[in-house]
Amino acid sequence: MKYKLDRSFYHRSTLEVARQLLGREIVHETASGMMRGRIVEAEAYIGAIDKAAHCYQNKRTPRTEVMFGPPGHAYVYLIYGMYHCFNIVTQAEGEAAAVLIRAVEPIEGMTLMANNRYGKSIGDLTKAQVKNLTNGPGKLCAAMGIDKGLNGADLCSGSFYLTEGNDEPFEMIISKRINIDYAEEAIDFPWRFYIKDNPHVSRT
DNA sequence: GTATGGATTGTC
DNA sequence: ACAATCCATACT
Repeated sequence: MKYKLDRSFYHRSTLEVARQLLGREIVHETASGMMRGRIVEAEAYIGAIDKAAHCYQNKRTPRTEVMFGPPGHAYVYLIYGMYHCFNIVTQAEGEAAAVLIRAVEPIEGMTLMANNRYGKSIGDLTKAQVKNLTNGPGKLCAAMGIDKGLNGADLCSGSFYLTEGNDEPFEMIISKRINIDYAEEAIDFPWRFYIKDNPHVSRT
């Protein structure tokens, strides 16, 4: 068994947590089975200074409330009325910030993921469908059964959590974040991190 | 109550 | 290039 990441892992600067999350695994144990995905892409959002963040200027609303709470909890929201995005709350309680998980590499439970995404077993997927299984924030949520029911969930206990990764080495790429055209100067913040040459990254 | 638009995805 | 789709938020 891999070691479950504890509260102290998340209780650090958001940029540090975002970098450290690469290569770690998201685990979701459901009634239908277990799914595991290796994080290959993540973005930092820091309310105090970041116009791209929902909690910019520490804007406290029912939706952003969980980001003001203690680190190591899930922030899950609905985007475009159709897709969910999974974030991990970071930093101390009272400091609104989170890391958006943008892509994972399927490790375990691919059949379940295929069923969640396409209603088909893994062997019946086209090559394109296999490639698109978890290579985006909305896609990985659909595949791994992550929805608003998990908003606020404590990732340090229960059946939805993160673990250490394997020893596979990788090179990290840093870039601007995706789809935040409205965020003015924050558009250029280099707060996106992904694993170089990994085929499950959303885009390069 | 009404209006606006999005940390996306799939299709055209 | 654009529609889908609905909730959170801001404003009246």
